[in-house]
Amino acid sequence: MSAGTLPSPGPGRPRSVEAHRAILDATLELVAEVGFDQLSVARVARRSGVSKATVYRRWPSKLPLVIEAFSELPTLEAPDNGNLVDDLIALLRQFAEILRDTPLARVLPVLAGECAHDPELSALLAPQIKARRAPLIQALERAVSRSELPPDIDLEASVDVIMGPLVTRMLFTGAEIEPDNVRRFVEAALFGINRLRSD
Amino acid sequence: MSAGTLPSPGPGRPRSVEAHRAILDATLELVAEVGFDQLSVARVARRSGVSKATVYRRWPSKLPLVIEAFSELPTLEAPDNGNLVDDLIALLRQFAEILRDTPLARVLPVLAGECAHDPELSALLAPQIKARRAPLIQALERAVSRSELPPDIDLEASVDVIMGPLVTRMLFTGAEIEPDNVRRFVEAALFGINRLRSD
Amino acid sequence: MSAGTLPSPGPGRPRSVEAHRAILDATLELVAEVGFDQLSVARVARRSGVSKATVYRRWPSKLPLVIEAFSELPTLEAPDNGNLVDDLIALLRQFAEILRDTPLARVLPVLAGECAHDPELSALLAPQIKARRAPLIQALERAVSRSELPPDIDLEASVDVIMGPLVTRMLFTGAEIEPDNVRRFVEAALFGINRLRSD
Amino acid sequence: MSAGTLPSPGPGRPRSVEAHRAILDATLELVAEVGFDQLSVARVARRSGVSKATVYRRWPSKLPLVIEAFSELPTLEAPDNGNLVDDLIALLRQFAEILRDTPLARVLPVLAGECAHDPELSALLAPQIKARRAPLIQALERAVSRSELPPDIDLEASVDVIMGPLVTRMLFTGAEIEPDNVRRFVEAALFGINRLRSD
DNA sequence: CAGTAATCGAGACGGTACGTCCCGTCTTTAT
DNA sequence: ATAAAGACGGGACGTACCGTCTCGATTACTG
Repeated sequence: MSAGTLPSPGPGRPRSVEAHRAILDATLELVAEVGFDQLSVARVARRSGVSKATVYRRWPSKLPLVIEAFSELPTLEAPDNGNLVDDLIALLRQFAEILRDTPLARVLPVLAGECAHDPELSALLAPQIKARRAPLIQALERAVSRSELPPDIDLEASVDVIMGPLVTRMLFTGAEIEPDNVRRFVEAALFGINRLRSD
Repeated sequence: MSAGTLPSPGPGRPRSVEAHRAILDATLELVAEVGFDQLSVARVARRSGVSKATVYRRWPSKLPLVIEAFSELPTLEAPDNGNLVDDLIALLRQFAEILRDTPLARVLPVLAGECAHDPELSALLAPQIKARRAPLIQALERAVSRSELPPDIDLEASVDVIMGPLVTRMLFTGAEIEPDNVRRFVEAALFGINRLRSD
Repeated sequence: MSAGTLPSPGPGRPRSVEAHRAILDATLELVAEVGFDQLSVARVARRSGVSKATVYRRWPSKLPLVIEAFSELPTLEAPDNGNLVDDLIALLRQFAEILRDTPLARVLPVLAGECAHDPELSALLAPQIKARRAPLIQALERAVSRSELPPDIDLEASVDVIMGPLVTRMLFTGAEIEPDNVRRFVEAALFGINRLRSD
Repeated sequence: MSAGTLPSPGPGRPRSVEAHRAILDATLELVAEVGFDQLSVARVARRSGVSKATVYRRWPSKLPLVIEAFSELPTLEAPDNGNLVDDLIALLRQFAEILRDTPLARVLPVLAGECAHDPELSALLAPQIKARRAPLIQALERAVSRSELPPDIDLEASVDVIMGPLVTRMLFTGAEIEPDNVRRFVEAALFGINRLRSD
């Protein structure tokens, strides 16, 4: 499926699985540390303790490498608590945990910024971004089917309203987002900022 | 005030004013087109039709150059319509217009992404970002003083709730934001996504 | 004797004889075509249709491989016609034929040029070069014993006088040397260039 | 005239004359030390203490660089002593001195060996080799006009007979050639190896 | 007649060097 | 003093090989 997949065992020395992992890990680290432009296959090789040829044997350039490394970051798992509030809280809690436990919080701004002027990256990343939003869309759709939300609601815009505040906070203020403190953002999205009291 | 200020007229040939403008314009163009990393003083000079020395005579590196160019992008002007809804609509309309009419829509993601791993840029850009949010904070404070909002509201989080959806949309979907269509996002922020009907 | 000798038949798969020949032939071809530096064991393997391991199993590096390949080129056979002129003509005719029929004409300049800055190659090649001159030395010695030449003649210098013109021609002008046309060079060496009429 | 010529003084910083010299000197040294293949622009730059760009700004590749460096080695100056023997002795003495005082003795075998499999180098070097033989041709022509040599003599072959022994000696035995000891080779060429007594 | 052991092809691996490109600095002449 | 032009040292990158290595498959002797 992915570009760097280990091939079926044919003749010759098999590809190193350790190298594979080390390369993907180093890629993610470097995207977070130095950005997409400063990233290069040579640098990935250096960081991962692998020769350049070993990287190029698997990925033709840094672009598919970054795409694959990004795709291995954990995604949201769709919950089903029977009501929208709890579903959204569960999803945003997962999201906050991922931001806390993986490099995603620093990788995402970098890639978003790069997408603004790199159509090729943009084209490859868009489906992944869409896939990562899917669990939220599904939760909203279930809410509609349960009549918690009106049927003509704009689902995409709703996702923006739910995720936007957290994403913006991550982007510009670099502030930590407490997994235990996402309820207020869910309530703000569902009922408006009147509910948004200081904590 | 700014780094590239023209000096007082002394002996010798005076500095070219056209060059000054051309440099700042080229800088903004290049940030939008190729990003911050690919930007370089040499490239700015090439694009603006000026020699490298002419740029270096005014700015010691690309960093203050970018900062100054960014600072010249238009900011939000604080309105006062006497009620929060209209203030927010006016502000978001301005924001949408700026996104439409200036390179900001592409410059902002680039710089935000760069800030994620460039503390120096981050330190210089943070005050500007804060200043750009100030009109929103003020509008909210006026709403509190008018008792439109409870006094213990989290102002910063509120700004995130208001701006976040639009910013996210700009960042990830690259979707155009219609200046005439910001009302629904204001209402969604104030009263929740139940109000967020498809248009 | 040689480095690549086939081992005594023991257990296991025996070494391929065809591979052996193909490797030596390819080596000589490549020395002639691309020179000594551009030559590599990998390249020899590629050209001879053999895996690299098969070459390395027989020769530890390209150096002994080249030496052995060179040693298999035909050498001069000492004639004895009873007089110096006919002996030299026979020898030079052989030489011209070898130049015409084998890659020697292109291999020799390459190796000579390499010897100028490669002491290791030089040390291994010098005995072979000396051996190839031996028949000429012997012919001259017989001429001395027959009183065709004075006893205090400088044998080595004489060989240079005899071979030098042909070698120089081979090296710099790349001109073909006609086996039927060596008599004039023998006469020129023996009696001086007064005898060297245009043909 | 040559590829690396310093350009006419226009705008901009002028090219460094020291760098020019250092590059050509380093080129000649390296040809003598490591050969033509191991030579590279990068290596020349390293040896001459100059950046690679500085070399590439003047010569597009190592080939014209080597050609120009070679062309600056001293050439034979045509004497005119009124008789062939003294002319040839003077020429060969010059040749021996050049071999002793310059890197030519090691450069020439390298380039000759390379020419055997590099048509491009061969094409560029042939005219220079021809030019270096010209003084000998002229001396022979004068001898013909003075009736010292028959009119139908083969001039090119004569040059080979005269130079060949020395060149061969230089190539294969690496032996030093004493400038004071060239007379015997001249006599051997003119009157045959009977005159070639040990010294 | 199996079993063992060396050979063979294929190809992954770390390493090295190259030519290209571009940068920021420096040095010139011309306004 | 400023401006344009361009040479300079330096550094990083992607490419291309090399020699070594690890595999599975093949092939002959040997127990």
